[in-house]
Amino acid sequence: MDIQQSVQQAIENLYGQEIQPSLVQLQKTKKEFKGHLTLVVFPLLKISRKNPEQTAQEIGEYLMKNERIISDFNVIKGFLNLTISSEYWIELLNGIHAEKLYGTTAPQADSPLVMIEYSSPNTNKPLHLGHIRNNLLGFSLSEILKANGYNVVKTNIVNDRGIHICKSMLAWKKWGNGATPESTGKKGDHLIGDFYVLFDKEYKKELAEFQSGGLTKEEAEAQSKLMSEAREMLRKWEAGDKETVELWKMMNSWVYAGFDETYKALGVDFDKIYYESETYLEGKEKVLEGLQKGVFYQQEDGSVWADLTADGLDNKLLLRGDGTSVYMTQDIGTAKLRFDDYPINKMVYVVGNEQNYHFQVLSLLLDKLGFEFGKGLVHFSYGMVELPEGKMKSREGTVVDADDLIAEMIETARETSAELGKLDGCSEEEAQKVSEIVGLGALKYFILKVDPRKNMVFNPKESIDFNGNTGPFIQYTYARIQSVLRKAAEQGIILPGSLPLNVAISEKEETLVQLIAEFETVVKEAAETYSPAVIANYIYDLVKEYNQFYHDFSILRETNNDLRNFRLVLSQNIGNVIKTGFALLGIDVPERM
RNA sequence: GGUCCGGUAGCUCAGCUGGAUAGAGCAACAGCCUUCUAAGCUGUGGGUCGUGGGUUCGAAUCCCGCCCGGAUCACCA
Repeated sequence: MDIQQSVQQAIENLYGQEIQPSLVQLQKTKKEFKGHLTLVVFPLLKISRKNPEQTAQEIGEYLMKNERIISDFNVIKGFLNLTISSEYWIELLNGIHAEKLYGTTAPQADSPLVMIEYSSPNTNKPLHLGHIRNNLLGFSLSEILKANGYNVVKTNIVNDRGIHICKSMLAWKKWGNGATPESTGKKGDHLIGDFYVLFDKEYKKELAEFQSGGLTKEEAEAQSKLMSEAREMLRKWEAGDKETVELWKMMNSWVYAGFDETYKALGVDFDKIYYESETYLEGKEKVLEGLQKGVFYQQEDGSVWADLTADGLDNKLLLRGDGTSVYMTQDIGTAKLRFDDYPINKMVYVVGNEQNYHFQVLSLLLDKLGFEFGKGLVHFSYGMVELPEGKMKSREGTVVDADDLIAEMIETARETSAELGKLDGCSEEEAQKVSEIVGLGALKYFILKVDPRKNMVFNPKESIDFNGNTGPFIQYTYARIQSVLRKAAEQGIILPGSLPLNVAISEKEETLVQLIAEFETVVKEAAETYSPAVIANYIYDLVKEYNQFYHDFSILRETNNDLRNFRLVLSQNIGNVIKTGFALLGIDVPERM
């Protein structure tokens, strides 16, 4: 039964006229007042033609008399606090307990298809903290949309071509002595990253030599031998030179093996991976097509441009004078291939907010080229991750490496757990598993609980402090609930499928049922706002509320069987909501810790 | 300079489709382990919600100006 509708109906009956649903403003009662729901009566004053207190009083009395589910009310200023009967809450819990959907809807064959692009790494260096935020957001968003009944295709566009790759290749060729991941014991992506750094180091050395010889920085750059070798390599690659392509393939395969390890550790995956080396030519074709149709224009040097001044933007280059592609061209090509492959209804790009302009332009260009989805594409834009000591800068070596961070989180989780004696009696295997779940839970939750749009500060120290609003705190609560349920089962207690309605439950317990019921709304909101943070913060609220009561519950020592069963069912469902919610965030939950 | 985003407690963040005395955590201080897991719970102190106007019965929330911070405006990706 819908309380909102009941109250509206009651008000209409009371005053003998129809009213807009927006006038019935029901919200959760604030903690410090008695009641579950509060009706804000200010909007109704015009209809009642009385002052706020009188109006609230009158509506309250009418509801008490005519609505079975309202068991009490009180009036404070213009606020009518309604207490809903215990039977209603027990009935509600029974419904949730029987359905076990927790706000989720399974996708159907004919549900809309959403494609989500996330991660999008370069193949010349390992993943870092910024990628972690990207990956976690992208994966979580996918899970949230799935839970709302969409068909989701997770995709990754790998930037596997360009001058940056050639730098690593060149350095490997010059100074690598045939090093491989096997021979060095390094992860493939780290090995390649090291060569990229080595190139940069040697390049700078070269520049410094030129500059000390009296050249300006620009002149030195123009004369760099290393850079021109790298460019030559790119030309060879584009021309399909066999040796260069073989080297490229080999080194990329090392990087992919390294990325796969990181993705696996993070618990993210993809349904379909695209490579820019396979899409950039498609984009060129599409742009030339647009040129023929007169959507774009060409300058004397042969370069192709889009005029976006009518849309309040600038002119945008799409093909260089020599006919080669730029970033935008590749994204057009990738989009084309994707829509050839899938009947996509909506495209979501999880990309940092430094590319807001790029996606604004991409949306317009795709639209001009006749892609239906162009206008409606979503750039899921997120802010930078900074460190307490300032921005991450690769030059200053302040980049937080993803693999290092993950390893550090797991290690710290293990140390803390061991210190607290939580691992006593665990096998090595169990200890490792718990450490992984907790360490990664800490990292994921810390990042996902923040509004994606905001720049955030990642404090490694704080994130591995397992107190407060953290993943481990929530996981711990879940583990305790499982422990209670285990012990109940050991005592031979079998949970009923449905609870009797006449159990005398406390106000706190009613509040918890109310919170569980709210989860459904939260899951929808998370999908609408594209924000996992909504779910994270909700779960924390729920867990905090539950924890406060946990100490008073004495669930297993309760002598009234009906009340004990109610508390067990309540706990079990809260556990399930935590598990479901964390699954939407891509976070695992331990059975014991 | 144009455009976009942000500014809430010492720190990290919620709250933003307008509603009651602005909430958590961390840090500080004071309590609670014969108890279903103390990675917990309870309490105390801590705020010109960047700023000035406007709309409204009511503004952290909506509108306008300004200040501060970030991003972007490349024949880089």
